[in-house]
Amino acid sequence: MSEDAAKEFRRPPTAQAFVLAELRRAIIAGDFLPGEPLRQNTLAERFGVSRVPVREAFKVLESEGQVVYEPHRGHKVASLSLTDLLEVYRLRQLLEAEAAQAAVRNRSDGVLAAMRASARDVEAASAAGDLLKMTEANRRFHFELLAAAQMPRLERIVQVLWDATEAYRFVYYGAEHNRATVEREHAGIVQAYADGDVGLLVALMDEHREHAVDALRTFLEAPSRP
Amino acid sequence: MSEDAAKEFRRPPTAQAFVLAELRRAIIAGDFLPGEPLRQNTLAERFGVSRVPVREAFKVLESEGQVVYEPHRGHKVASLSLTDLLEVYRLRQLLEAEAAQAAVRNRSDGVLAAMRASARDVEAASAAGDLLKMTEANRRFHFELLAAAQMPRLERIVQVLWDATEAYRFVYYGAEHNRATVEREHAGIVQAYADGDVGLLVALMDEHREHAVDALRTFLEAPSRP
DNA sequence: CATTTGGATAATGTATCCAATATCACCCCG
DNA sequence: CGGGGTGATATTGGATACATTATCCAAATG
Repeated sequence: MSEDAAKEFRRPPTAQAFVLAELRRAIIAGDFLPGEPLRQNTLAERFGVSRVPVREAFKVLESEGQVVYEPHRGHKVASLSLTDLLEVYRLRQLLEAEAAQAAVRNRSDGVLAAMRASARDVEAASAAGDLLKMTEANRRFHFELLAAAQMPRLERIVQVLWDATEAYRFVYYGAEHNRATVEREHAGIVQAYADGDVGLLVALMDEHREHAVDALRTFLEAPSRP
Repeated sequence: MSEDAAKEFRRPPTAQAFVLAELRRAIIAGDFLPGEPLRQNTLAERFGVSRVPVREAFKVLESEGQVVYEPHRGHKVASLSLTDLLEVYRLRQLLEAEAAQAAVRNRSDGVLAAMRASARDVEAASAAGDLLKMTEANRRFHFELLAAAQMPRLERIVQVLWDATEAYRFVYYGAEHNRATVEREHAGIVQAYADGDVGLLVALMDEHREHAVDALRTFLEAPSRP
């Protein structure tokens, strides 16, 4: 018998986990407009569950800042102002610099290989014009490094910050020359990590982030945006 | 039908907010041992509510890292290892340095007065031997400065990190000479803020934190502790 | 004797029902 | 014509009932 197939017994995920994952995906994909109220009944029907798991998923998203909540008035999707975006990226700068140092301290070939593989996935998805896959691979790329830092709280915080702006990554990747920039910068980051050059690594990551912020700044400063 | 818990039942707008606040207080006060399972039924009875608001409060605490969760196995109180404690304080160091700089940039007399008032409250509670009030006033003191930074996400992150170690603050304050150290250091921090000396302010805050870590390190390194 | 298997028990997960609150259209009154 | 109450309705909050899953122990099996 093929034992590893049987060993990987996969239990059906709970409904709340399913709803949570779907809500995350929907928010990231922009299915809801910022500020749009999230009705428990509507979403429960849409997912084929009762309102209870929906409410519990709301609580998680609320404490992550993805949705805002007022008692007896319900939840609505949070909207990011330019100020919010700048704060998120500033915090990421601080935390990812720390993570980069720790990651270089416990540098491993496994992490390096995983980063290279994810970087290739980004390029492939970019070439194929699949922005969703590109954001996924891009996330994997960056969190390989963050996980290598072995600082679980830091990793979790950056995850939440990351998710808060995931919707804007589609915008950034929409332009071909932005995608080219991303791919080029990833290569530099991989090389700096391989060389164990912490100073360069942090500098390149800062630059990488700064390019995204600059592009999004003009987008968010455009009129008729919340 | 909980005794005094039921008395204040309707003070917060919703039961879940009440349960959440009570659970926070109980965890901080050490009513539960680390790793102890939190039974929904037990707590629902204790607070005089049904299991629904209890579960929603669990979801919030879970995403803050105060409790850990496994599907169909329930929630239990998270326990901090020494490594965890060091990570929390390292992250606070990074984030609070950033907050101090921003707070000095928008320095205001109102914040200064509030910090002085909270510092006095700390001293009064310390003199009275009321450790609970002392931790409350201490928290106010530090978050006056953090709020002045006008970075809501940073403030929220530090709040979560702060809460994760609140239980140990009782331990630290247990020794009289630690309390004296805290009061002295608060005075220095206030002065540095009043002078607008960012470098000194950050240095003093680092030192303040480091003293707590040193004291707790020996406590956590003692055998027979998780 | 170690292992496992079956079921009893207790806990969690979900659905449904009821209560409390906000929203809003409408009417009354100034 | 405008402002403020007032009830109908929709939505959220909470309680209860039911379903699913884990845990534990005892008996059967080798």
